[in-house]
Amino acid sequence: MSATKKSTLVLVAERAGVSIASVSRVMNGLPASDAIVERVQKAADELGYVPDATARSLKAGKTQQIALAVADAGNPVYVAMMHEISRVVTKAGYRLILSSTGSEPGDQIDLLTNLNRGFADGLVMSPLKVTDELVARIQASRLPIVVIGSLPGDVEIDNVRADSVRGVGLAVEHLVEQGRQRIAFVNGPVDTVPGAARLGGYLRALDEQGLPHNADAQVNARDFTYKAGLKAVTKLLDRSTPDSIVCANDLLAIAAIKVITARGLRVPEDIALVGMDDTDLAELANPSITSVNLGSVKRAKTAAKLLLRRLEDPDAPVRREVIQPTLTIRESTSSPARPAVDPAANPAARQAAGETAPATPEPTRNQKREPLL
Amino acid sequence: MSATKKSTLVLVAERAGVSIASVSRVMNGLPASDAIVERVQKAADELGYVPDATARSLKAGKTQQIALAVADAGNPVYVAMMHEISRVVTKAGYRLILSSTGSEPGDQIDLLTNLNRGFADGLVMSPLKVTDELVARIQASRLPIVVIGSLPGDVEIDNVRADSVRGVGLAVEHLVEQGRQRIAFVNGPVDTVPGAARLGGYLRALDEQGLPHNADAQVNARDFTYKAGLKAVTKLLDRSTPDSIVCANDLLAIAAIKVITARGLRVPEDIALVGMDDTDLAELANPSITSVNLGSVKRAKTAAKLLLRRLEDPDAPVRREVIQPTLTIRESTSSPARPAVDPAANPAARQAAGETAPATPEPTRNQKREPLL
DNA sequence: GCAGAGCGTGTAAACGTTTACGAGAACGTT
DNA sequence: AACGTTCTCGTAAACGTTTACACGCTCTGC
Repeated sequence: MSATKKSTLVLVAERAGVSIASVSRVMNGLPASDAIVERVQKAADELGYVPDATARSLKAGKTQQIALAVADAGNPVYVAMMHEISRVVTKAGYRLILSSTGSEPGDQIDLLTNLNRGFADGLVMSPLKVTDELVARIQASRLPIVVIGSLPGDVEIDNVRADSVRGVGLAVEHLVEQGRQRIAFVNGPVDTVPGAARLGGYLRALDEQGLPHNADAQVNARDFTYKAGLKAVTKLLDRSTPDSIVCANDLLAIAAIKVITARGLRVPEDIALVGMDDTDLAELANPSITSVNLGSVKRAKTAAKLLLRRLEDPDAPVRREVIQPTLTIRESTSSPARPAVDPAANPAARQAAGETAPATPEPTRNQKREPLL
Repeated sequence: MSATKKSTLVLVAERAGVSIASVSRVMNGLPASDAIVERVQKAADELGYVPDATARSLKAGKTQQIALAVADAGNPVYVAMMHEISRVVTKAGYRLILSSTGSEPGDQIDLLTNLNRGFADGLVMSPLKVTDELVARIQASRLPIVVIGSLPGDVEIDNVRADSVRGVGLAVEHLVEQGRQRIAFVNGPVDTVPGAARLGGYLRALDEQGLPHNADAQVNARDFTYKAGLKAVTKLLDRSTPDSIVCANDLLAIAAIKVITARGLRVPEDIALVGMDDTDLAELANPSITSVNLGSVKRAKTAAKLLLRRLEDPDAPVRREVIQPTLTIRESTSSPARPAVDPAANPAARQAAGETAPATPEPTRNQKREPLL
């Protein structure tokens, strides 16, 4: 630890024989005579001077930092979103602060008061549960906040969400096209935003396909994890015999594969499987999992850009974006004969966007309409 | 965006009719008369005052922020480490800044100069490749840095590493105990720190077990990813017929499962499989993967604690820790009859620590000895 | 030769805290 | 009643920048 003493503007100014203002100007590329520039450069180099970020922040009133709050940090979909946000904000010259909060709204509210300390210029958050108080606190925040995920009603908060209802619709339609009729649903907790939305989508899709609701074919895992998925799928198969399952995320789908194969059944021959989120896991699983791509990366990118936009224009109109889902078809719903695995080209994995017949009365293309749930 | 104007010490002081020093004292719980405390509390509450983090940082010379630099952000093992570090430093009152750098030493060096701007109080980094210049820059840094991963020779840098050599040894020993003789090795790039160490461990383990080296049984993936793994394993199986494979991480092992089953072979009956890192993926895979636990979470935790320790005592002696590996045995090396999957208790997954007969001449318990590679 | 413009540079204030210091009040001791 | 001690509180300086302002110089144009 050869701690070379920290050098400041003053030290550089003394060594160069100029004022601190001149040093500052040179460091920031503001106009200065060649003679001064040269002397300051030299002195700064010799001292290894780099301007202090904290002092700069205090003066400027900007930290060049953005905070990211995710509730369920174990879920790969949030990891992917985090990376994307990191990419976008880094490119714009911001640092990313990771604030993994608990899943309860209280934790997020704590974070919001903390935010007022001004350690970041803005916040991207993806709350699992949304309460009125949380919404109120977000609106009352002095700093710009972008929310990933659905918000109730018409609150004026920059926000970008997935169309989960349509997403589950894509999954069910696809299964029906494959000739499946007894379509079960493994959900996470329904008191979460995604849980509620996905349940709504499932019921609506059944209606649209003219399929009956069957309480035995629905089960809610305690949370969106693999472990909870094992329990839930076991329970499901103990009480019903579906020919296919839609899982509310890829972790649950992987758990389903595990339970199904352990019972000597085959995927997709005996039970076809669709996951959601289209994370890396869906590709890695064996068999690979057909998954609803809810545009997580795109949502993350959009959210980051919305925040950057608001940072440079605080008075911009509130934007509320909806990202349309697509379906990535893989082995878990493909024809019985599994294709040989060739790393160069996996013919089973392709993007099937809104190609399937639209089942909703109104087209889902209008990104500006109100949240469906 | 109901931007309540930002309130400062001065405003609170005016409203309370006291000096700013008194406000500061009350906010920090320093001794003050009851009357003053009450008036300040009231004024602060009414104004919704929270002290500004930036100003505080400038005055204190501490940001209460710690930076984390990981090269390979896609690898689940780094995600797990990140979460652990986040946990530890958050509990200690620090915020975590995520700096995903590229894998090249140049990127990390950029980060180091940036660090000198003082946006964080310290850094935890896990470089994939280590050059002399990088080491020099780390040593010259004004801020404390803890390195996760092996460093050359005896450089005086706080550091915590895994004993990869022993780790691969555990894997090979286990396979031999299961009666496997033709043990192949799927590695990542050997010009990386972990790649080099794991190759060394493999060769050494073969020697210790009296098994022949066989160039056809070794293959290096282009990087430590699933995709590269598919290619590498395909190549391996095209030119040799191992009865077991050690994979340098879990992603490569999952790729191996895919390729093996696609060829109509079974895991573990035809080819047994051992992964490394013991990430969630090993548990999720089907069959689940026996994996060498290189103590990633413990390494992360130790690194974070080392940094916190140095932050409070800059003159503490340099510490260089080695975390001992363990082996988590799962289905991919278990007896042919796969156990039924019961979420409540998975009998195949258990921790097998150093229980296997030690094969190294010297016991591996001494954590202070020089790096093996 | 001088007013005005234009440029380069320095002085000093400001960002919002923390804290050393000193002034005064309150209290106890002789 | 005088003195020392302790306690409370306010004044002001400091952290390392950026930048408004003013000053002095050179240059142009009459």
